[in-house]
Amino acid sequence: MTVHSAADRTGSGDKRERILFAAERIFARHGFFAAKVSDVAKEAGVADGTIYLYFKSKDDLLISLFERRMLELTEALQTAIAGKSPREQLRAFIRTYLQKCADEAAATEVLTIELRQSSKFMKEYENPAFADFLRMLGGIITAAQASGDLTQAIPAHIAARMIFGVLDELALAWVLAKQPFGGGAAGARPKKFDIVRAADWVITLITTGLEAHKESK
Amino acid sequence: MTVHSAADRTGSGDKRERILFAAERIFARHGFFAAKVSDVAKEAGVADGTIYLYFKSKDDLLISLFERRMLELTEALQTAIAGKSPREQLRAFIRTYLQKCADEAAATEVLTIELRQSSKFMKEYENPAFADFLRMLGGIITAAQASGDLTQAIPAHIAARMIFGVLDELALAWVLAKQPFGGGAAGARPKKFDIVRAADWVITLITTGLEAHKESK
Amino acid sequence: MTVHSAADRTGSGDKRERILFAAERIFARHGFFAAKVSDVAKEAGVADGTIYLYFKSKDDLLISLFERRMLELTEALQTAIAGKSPREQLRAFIRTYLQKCADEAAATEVLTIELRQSSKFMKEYENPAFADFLRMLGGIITAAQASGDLTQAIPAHIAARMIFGVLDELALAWVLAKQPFGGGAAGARPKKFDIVRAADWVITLITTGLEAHKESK
Amino acid sequence: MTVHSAADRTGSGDKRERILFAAERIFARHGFFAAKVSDVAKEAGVADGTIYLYFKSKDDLLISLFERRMLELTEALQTAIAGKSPREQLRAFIRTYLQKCADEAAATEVLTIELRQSSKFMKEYENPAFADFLRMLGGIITAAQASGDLTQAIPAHIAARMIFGVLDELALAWVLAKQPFGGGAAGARPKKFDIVRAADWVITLITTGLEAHKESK
DNA sequence: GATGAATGAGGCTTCATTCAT
DNA sequence: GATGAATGAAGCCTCATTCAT
Repeated sequence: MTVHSAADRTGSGDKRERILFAAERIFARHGFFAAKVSDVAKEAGVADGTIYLYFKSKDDLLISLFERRMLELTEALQTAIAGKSPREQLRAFIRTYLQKCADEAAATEVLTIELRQSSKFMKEYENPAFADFLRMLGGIITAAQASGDLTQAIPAHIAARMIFGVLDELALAWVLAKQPFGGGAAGARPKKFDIVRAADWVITLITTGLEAHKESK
Repeated sequence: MTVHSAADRTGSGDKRERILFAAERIFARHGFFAAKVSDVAKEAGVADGTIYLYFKSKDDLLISLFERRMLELTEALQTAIAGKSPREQLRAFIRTYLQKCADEAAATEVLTIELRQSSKFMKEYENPAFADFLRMLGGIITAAQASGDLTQAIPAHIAARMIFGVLDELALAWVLAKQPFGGGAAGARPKKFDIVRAADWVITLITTGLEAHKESK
Repeated sequence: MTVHSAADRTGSGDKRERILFAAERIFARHGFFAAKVSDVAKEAGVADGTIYLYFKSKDDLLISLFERRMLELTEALQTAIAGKSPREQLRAFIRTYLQKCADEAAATEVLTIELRQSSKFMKEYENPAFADFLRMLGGIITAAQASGDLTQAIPAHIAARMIFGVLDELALAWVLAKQPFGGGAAGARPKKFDIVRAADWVITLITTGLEAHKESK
Repeated sequence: MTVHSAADRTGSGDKRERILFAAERIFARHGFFAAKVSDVAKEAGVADGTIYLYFKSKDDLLISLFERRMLELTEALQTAIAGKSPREQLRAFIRTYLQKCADEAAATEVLTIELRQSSKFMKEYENPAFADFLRMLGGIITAAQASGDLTQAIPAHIAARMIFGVLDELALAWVLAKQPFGGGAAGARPKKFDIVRAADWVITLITTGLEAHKESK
């Protein structure tokens, strides 16, 4: 029977989810190309062939992972910005984004590192979920520019890209947490900085820039 | 080891360079993992085995490429900022970085996309050249903070990361140039924006932020 | 064992038949090795596992198909030759054989093409139904030789083989109907010739040979 | 260097030939589908990957084998019929064909059994070598019909098919040599009949048919 | 009996690397 | 140094078969 009660759905969806998150952990651990499908299967506790009941190919696994996480992220961001002024939306966007990164380290690692793979994923693959994400951020900026809160000196879609760059890079640095930051001796691996607190720094940069404002307020 | 004395540079150094730039083009075209060593050999006009006279492995080829380009970049940046005030150094840094990206599209593509590959390159590989790069940027910011030009609200090494994020993301967007930005019709692929002109936008963001300054000017 | 009593034939015998003929169509369409058991199941309108309630294996499906069709053929041939003289039996045999081929294209395709697969089917599998078939033809020839109608210059079992070769090859040519025969332009695919009419040609070949008989008639 | 002296050519061609004939033996032994590429490699004394330096795929190996043998056969036939009358050409054709089968048992097994595989080889693959073969035989018959030696009651291309059917079936029977012919007890495996001697039987069938000629000569 | 999700063994093929010339 | 034919390890994926429901 292919009829599933609500109870079954967790059972079946469960396996797909289990594979997806197993893949996320394995891809984060070894990198997409070095990861073996059979490792994902082992991590998920299923047979190798089972993966192909739920995903077309190893590539499809990565893309599905990406879309699944982007959807989750987009929903969280939508919720976070609902009913706010453009200014507040921008702050909420930044805070929520970094909070999600902090909550899901493996996902962050896969999204920030693996998905830059050019072939198949950034070039061939159209990546509509990411386009939506950028459009959402661009929309906030456009609204803020229209309301006079943000300068129009920078095109909204470029500004969106720049903000994403800041967030993405911080997420990457946080996830790897082994680059010698200025603070420590060369080669030392500083403790991970508090990425949620970093949200305030991003907001500062985005809104008032780095220039010292001796005279202001 | 792939260390070569100055003497090598005359005859075989030439071949080494040829292989390196052939690899850059091939990696940019197909992506590092999809690229075949034999394709690099064909592009360079040498036999497959010859590559292994100059490089330990395919990985070594990518790392060498990275180090070669980072060295070039660092030198260009050093030259650009020499003898300037911290404020001006920051501007010069941004302009020079984006100018180099514009000059060398294949190199930019490899550096921004391929080098995020976690395994071997961001995790296992220590990446001293990139650390130097960040340290250089961090040093400029620290100096600017010390001179009172920049706010101390953000740790210098974090600020360096954020600025790098902006630059890196713009370089990536420019290199791919196929994401539908908000400005055009859905699905349209806007012409590449002028990345050199984008330097001014980055400088605006970095120095005064996005906030509208109604009273200024 | 796939032996079923008469009782089975009412309900499940139906399903067995449905699977068998679905297999015939699928094997004819894709070839035995390329055909998937699940495709046979889909064509038959049953679940994959159901096939294994009626057949031991995919191989068993092909063998059952073969035996089923050979039995049918043998019965038709027996009926056709009953009560005739050896001479007439030979003609009836040839006509009936080709008529059956024309009636059941998918069966013909499977029998002529797939069953030559050596492993399992012509080597390992004893193939008693085919042996019976040849024995029947050989018996007709032996009788005709004994009655003085046919020459004894050729051993009966060899003659039987040769006649089968003629019939089998015509059936194959008819089923494929895409070999460029001498008659048409090179590369042209002639329409299927009338295989039933071909029976007369076979009878001519078998009885009087190809040699021109200037004095006869 | 890719320059090969005449001596080298045997060295290089040698390996291709070695693989080809190893494949022939392995395919004859296990059947094409059951045969593993690695078994062919082992039989040829090369590494698995080496096969792919000379052949595109496992399928290509079978097709190459087929074309190689058909070319050889066609050349032998051309030589055998050169300068003869149509009547004699037909006899020479039959004798040469069966002689070649006797000389190369493995080749005969692969050609008669494996090549009937529908998918890829009789349906998708155009099979020009076989078409040439049939055209050659058809040409002989047409000439013999024109000279009045053979009856025109049967279209030449159909007659060619029928003769090929006789030859092919005898070759198959000889190669398998396990079908219980009428002569022995059921299940017994008679010694292989002399296939070269069978040529006379074929000639008898083809020219004068099976009918007893009491009054003739 | 019927189902079809799950299994997992196994093979074709690729490609980084080697080494005899 | 340069070559490129040869190597062979390794992985993605398929699909016949099983078995819990």
